[in-house]
Amino acid sequence: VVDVAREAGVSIGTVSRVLNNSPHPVNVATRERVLRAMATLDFQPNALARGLSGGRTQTLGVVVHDITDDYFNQIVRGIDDVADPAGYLVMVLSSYRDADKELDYVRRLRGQRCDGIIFVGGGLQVSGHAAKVRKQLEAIENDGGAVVMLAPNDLPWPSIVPDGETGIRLLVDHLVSLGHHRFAMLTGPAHLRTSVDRAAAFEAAFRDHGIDLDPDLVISAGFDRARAVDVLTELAHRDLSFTAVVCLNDQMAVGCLQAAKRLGLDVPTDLSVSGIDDLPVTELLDPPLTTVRVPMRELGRRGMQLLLDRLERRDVPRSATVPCDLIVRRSTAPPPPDPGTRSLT
Amino acid sequence: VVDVAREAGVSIGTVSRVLNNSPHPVNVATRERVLRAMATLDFQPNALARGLSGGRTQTLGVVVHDITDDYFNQIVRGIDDVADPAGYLVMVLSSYRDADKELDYVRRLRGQRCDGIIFVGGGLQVSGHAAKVRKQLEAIENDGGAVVMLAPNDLPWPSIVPDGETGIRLLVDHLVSLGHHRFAMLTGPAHLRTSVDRAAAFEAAFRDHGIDLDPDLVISAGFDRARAVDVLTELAHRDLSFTAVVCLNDQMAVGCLQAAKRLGLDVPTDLSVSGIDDLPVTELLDPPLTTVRVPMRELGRRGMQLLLDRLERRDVPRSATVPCDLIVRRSTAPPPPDPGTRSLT
DNA sequence: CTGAAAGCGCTTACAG
DNA sequence: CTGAAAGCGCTTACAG
Repeated sequence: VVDVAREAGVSIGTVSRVLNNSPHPVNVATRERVLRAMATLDFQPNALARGLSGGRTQTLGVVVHDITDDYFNQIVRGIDDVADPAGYLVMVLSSYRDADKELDYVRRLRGQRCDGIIFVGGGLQVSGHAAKVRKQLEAIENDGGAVVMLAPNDLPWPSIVPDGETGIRLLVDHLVSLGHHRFAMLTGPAHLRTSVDRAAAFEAAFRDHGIDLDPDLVISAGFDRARAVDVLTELAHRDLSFTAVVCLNDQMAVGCLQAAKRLGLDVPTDLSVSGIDDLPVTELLDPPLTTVRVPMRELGRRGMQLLLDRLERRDVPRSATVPCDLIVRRSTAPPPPDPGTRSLT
Repeated sequence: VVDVAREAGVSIGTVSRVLNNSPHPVNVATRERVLRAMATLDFQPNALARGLSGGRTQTLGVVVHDITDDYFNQIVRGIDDVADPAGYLVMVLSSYRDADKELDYVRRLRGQRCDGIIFVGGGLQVSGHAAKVRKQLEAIENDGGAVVMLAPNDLPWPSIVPDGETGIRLLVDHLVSLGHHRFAMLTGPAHLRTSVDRAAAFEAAFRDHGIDLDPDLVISAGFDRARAVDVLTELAHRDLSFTAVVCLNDQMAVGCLQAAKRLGLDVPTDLSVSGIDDLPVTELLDPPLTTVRVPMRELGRRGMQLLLDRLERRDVPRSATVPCDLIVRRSTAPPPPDPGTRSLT
């Protein structure tokens, strides 16, 4: 600012006032001169200094599990959709589901004096972790930062989460009405809240149809495609009594499609496969995947809007959900008339 | 620091010295006391203040085209692989190929006083744009920031770029040796350097085999999957003389696979399809895609390493490349014996 | 409407 | 080895 002040022949206070469009009155001619000086010097204010002297940093922190995962980068895209016009720069941090790393990131975000934090990760059910993260986030709020959550977890901040339950119920209705009654289920990491919640929703929905899952047919594949290939292959060789496999995310469903192909099982004729999320890739597959659609980008947009509301101290609901629809594609069909005759290659 | 200083009963200067592991000597007992005080207070230094008072910000800016594009998020992952252990926080900005937006981001990154910038985007051949970006980046370097490039463009900074040419030559050899001699080519946006370079490499490789591309069979689909579906469909109805379509990126190749399926053309029996990049999705497709592999994550790692070298004022080469291999999967095969008999559904 | 001055939370010569 | 003090580039009461 000092250069600009000299160039325009005014004090640095005045420069700062026009820079910030401050409510403090500035003579229009003076303002003009300052603006011109800023343009000639291609002046770019030091964001650190601005942030330090009481102002906002116009900076946001977003904590996710994995930026290469379409689930998360679609959410980030949605956040971007509204953060960018609002003038915020976004810092995305991937914990890769490591609790220590996640905690460390939140701590550093505190040091960065971000105006706000969008917590999309979390749900890591590691003993003591939630409490530690909570302490850091509270410290951030005490320093004037706002925090919101975009995933189910045990933290007491305003949140928007996908309403997976309704979609899962629709999916189960769909499968049962096709005639399936013996299911396998592929779950995610045991310590992940998302996996636990989705599994519970499936179990409740099945129970409503008088179906109990056989514990032997409920197996974790860690939300991972490659592991799902192995898990389904191994399971099919051991016990092929099930006619549909429900996966708690799309990645694993993709793995099941691959495994079925290798096993010589036709999807959906011999086996129905379903996922959750509706990643962009699912409609490119053969067959396209029946899944529960989580509107990721929309979730991101709404989350950022919520953060904006909090930053501007508007009242916000403690929690809200975005609806998840059932998307029926071609990976589900009635079970084969005589499942016992299916054989593997 | 003032709280820590009080708690430990020392001056703030001393606190700062142990915080920074400064070369300035500190009595080991005093250091111990300070460390303990920091722990009890859960002290997190203000990064803005540190950055402002001459220190580094431990912050990096990465400019990409689109974070939801696997090409870019794999690169970001690679950057993360080495930036994180080195203690840098990464700010990823997506221009969505908008030159003004890209320029604005670079300008704001300047304001943030990032220690370094990794420019993965760019290559936007918009009149005057390169010069403006260059001016901003020069300003950043003048303020002590380091800049590196991870994509071909007209900017004079140390760079690492994929050596697409070699891979493309291998691909053309492969196709020609299968017996193809009439090709269609799907290109990207005309103003994108990446597209222009790849097209030139193909043309050179074809020429070496005495093949000239028919300009009517060279069409832009903007690097976009959905547009590739339309473009190939339209083209096939107009002129089905070609037996192989080479796409300048994988996204468009995926679109071609979809279009071929709808047109009733079997890939690879009726038509060979190839891409470039080797996105994670390509091996999940039906058929899996023959493509030129750009080692994206490796590119990110090497780029970040290069930046680290520059930050520590080591000598670095002005430019380097990462090799790109040909990955032959099942979307390419000899042309049909009598291409004229192929018909569309 | 304009300017001079204090202060944000650190780092780093400079004295001792 | 330790501390007091200047300074980083801004913002914002406070005077005028």
